[in-house]
Amino acid sequence: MNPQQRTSAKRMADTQRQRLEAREEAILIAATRLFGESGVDGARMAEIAKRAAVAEGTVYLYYKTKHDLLEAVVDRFWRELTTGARQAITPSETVSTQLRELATYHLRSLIDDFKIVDITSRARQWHSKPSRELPQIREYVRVFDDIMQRGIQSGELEASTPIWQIRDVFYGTLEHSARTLVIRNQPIDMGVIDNLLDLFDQYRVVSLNDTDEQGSKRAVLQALEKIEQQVARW
Amino acid sequence: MNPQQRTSAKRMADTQRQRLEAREEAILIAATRLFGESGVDGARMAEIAKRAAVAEGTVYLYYKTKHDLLEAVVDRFWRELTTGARQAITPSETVSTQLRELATYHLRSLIDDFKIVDITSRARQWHSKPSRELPQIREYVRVFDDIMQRGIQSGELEASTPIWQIRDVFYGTLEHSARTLVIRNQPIDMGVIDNLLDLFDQYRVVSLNDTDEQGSKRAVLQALEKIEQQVARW
Amino acid sequence: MNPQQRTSAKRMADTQRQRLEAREEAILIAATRLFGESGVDGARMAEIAKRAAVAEGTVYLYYKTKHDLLEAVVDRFWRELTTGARQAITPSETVSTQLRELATYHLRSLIDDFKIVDITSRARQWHSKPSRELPQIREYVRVFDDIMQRGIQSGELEASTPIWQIRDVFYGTLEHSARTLVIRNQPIDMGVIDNLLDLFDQYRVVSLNDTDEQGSKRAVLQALEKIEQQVARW
Amino acid sequence: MNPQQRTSAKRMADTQRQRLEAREEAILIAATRLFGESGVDGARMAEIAKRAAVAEGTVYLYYKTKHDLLEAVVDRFWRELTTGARQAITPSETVSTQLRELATYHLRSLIDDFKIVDITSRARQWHSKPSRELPQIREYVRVFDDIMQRGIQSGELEASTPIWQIRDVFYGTLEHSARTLVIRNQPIDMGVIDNLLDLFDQYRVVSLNDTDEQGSKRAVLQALEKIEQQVARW
DNA sequence: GATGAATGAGAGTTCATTCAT
DNA sequence: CATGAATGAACTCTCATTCAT
Repeated sequence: MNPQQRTSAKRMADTQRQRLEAREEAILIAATRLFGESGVDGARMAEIAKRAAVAEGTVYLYYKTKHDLLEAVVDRFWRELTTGARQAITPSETVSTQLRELATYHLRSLIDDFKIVDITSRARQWHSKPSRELPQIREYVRVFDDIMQRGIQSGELEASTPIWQIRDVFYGTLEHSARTLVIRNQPIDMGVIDNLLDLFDQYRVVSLNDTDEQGSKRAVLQALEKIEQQVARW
Repeated sequence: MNPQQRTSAKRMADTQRQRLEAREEAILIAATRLFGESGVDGARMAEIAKRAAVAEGTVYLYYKTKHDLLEAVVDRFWRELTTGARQAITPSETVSTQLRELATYHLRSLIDDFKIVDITSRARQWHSKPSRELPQIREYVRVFDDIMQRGIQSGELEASTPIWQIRDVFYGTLEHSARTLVIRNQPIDMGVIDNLLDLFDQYRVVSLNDTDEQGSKRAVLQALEKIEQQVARW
Repeated sequence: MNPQQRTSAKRMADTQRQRLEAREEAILIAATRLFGESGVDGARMAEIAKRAAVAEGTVYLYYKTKHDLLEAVVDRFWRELTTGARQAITPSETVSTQLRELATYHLRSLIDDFKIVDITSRARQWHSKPSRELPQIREYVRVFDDIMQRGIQSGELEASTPIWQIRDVFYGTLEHSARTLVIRNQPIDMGVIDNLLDLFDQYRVVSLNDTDEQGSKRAVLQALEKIEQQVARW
Repeated sequence: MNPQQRTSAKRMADTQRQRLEAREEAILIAATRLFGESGVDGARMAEIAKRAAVAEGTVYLYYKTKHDLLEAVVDRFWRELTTGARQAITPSETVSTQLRELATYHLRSLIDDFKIVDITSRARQWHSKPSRELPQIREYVRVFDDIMQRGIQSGELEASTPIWQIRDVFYGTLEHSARTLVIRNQPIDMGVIDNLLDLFDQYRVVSLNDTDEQGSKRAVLQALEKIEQQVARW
């Protein structure tokens, strides 16, 4: 076999592999959509195959069972969410800004695909087996943790900030808000994020040196004004 | 027909009705448990009937379809949650205390039956129909809204408090925390509630007249101390 | 409830049970036929149900899986074969006569349903599990053993007769003959049985007192004649 | 084209053909084993291909369908059995010895591969078609017939010996014994063969000239002794 | 009203066979 | 010739729902 042929063969192998990956992707996308639309049990394998433009049996070449497919769908979703989140934040910015970026990205993603959250909990439990934590989700919440820890290290946040409790507030609020918005068929509302971030201000260390000097001063003044008012009632 | 007979007939009718209600209750309880254990699709009507100690066909005398049964289960759950919540709070107490009572009750209930939340979202959607808001849940969140509004009216809370946004924070955080605790098989953690309520302090109007005077003073002093520290860095 | 009603209810219960047994019987018969016609794997549950005039799901009320049904078919076949065999033989007759009766019955049964033998070996092995002896067949071969043992006890057969080896000859020959006859689509041939029983004559004790005196004498004379011929060649 | 090239081409063609035959052989062997292990329907073409170290599609280059492969397997088995049987017997020996040789060979082969018998009957019937006699088996039983006919021609056996009925006894007994031994997981038992051949003694012509003179005399004496005993009971 | 046997549409999955490479 | 990914018909089994008793 001469180099020419080898190259040709190699290119064909690449084409082949690309075709396989494209098919796998198509199946995954079709499954994600249909799971979202009809729920896991409501989605029929035949319909997934049809949407992915493959035969029914082909799906089983890539995923041994429906449950395997479900796990792949969930895995892919959270993996892509993690990738997207890391791209959405600007590490050089303040914690506040990064959290706003993350919150915006998260809320927008959930509104687009909020059913995946229900599906995720379906994937955690299959046939009465005990629930278990999914590693992809652990990876995803780490995006939040990283922002917070960088904030503590840079002195932007108080060292005593209870990260993992705030994390529940952060994700819990966004999920709940997303669900509310979707159910009411309302557009994304940044007010939710503003409000959420305001709550976190108390953990912020006010500093003249940070880039948000004006904000810090304003916060101090607001706090003083509030105290004045309250003391006035004494 | 003499009075004696009528009374007898009436008593029998009452007994009869009670039997019917007892049966309906048994079916509902059995369904709630099994839906929680196996999921809605995983739960078989035959098993529900068996646990309720009735025949399979009997279930259909009370609920026309499995979906009807599901709706009844969800309805009952949130109705009882509402009743329980109203009993759990003490309207004469401060907002803070009431929220703590509600949060504790809510978290405990979710940990016991957190799967009902997933089931609820399953009930919202049946056969690709669009999601819709369930009236029982509207009723339940009103418990929170009422506490907040009473707080505003009593001057305990600032009038500008964005109730419905805080509501998302409140329920969202508790739901998320409950899920985390259940998945990790951990016991209930009051720290979650402490942290959550701390976040809401900023909406609190400090007053010498309320029953939590000491707390108010302490809050003011803490705030001042914090400001001092930060000003010291200038 | 008065006796009249109880009787009525009891009779209804009996009717009900009879209907159930009739259905079970119908399914078993349909399965036996179709297994015979198409083989175990070739037979579709839908077709069995159709022939038994029940719905597909009904079959599964009586037999949990296709394998269960197969076992029931095999069990029934050998059970009925045993019953029929015991009825076919006349214990008061000579061993020779009883064996002839049994052989005739066996050969006739096998020709009618000889495929059940193949099916039986299919039932012995399911999904690569090791073969095992079926108790019903053990019971069936006991019919032969009993005849032989009674023959030994009555002095009709020599005590040293190797029963279990002859048993293999007896059943093996009949099975093989049945298969040959069926494959060639030939009618039952009693010559097979005559020849088989002749082979067993050597185990017979000749007695003046038994009912087959003439036969005994003839056997002796035949043996002597044969010896004469052979000695004549010396 | 010069001779050199032709030779080379021819040698390559031979190598090529050998490769093809080796492949065909490998497929056949793999199929035989798997059919034996899992049954015809239980054996998957993919597994056969895997064991034969060829691709799935390759099998279909040699055998158009699974049924074709089955027929080839059965054909090969009986052909090789016939070859082996003819090699196992010593035509110059007495009928008795030759039958012992054949019986031993047959029993041993069946114990090794007794499932092929079931498979054979599966091959006879495909999709409800009527059974038919396989020519390879006809060829195989001819080994027995030949021994017997040579025995008659040499005067060793009585001319009236009903060969085809004895044949059923011979093969039927051995098959049945083999199955019994395999099911009970017992080793080969020569007693089965001894007993079987004893039965055939009655067809033997006693001769002073054959190599088994002592045995003949003994047989006559035994027969006389037996007659004496029986006559003594008169 | 209560029962539970019966129903049958429909699900997930398998695998002999095909065919583009 | 050889490959193995792709096919899709056909299978067994499930279970919400019905209905005769």
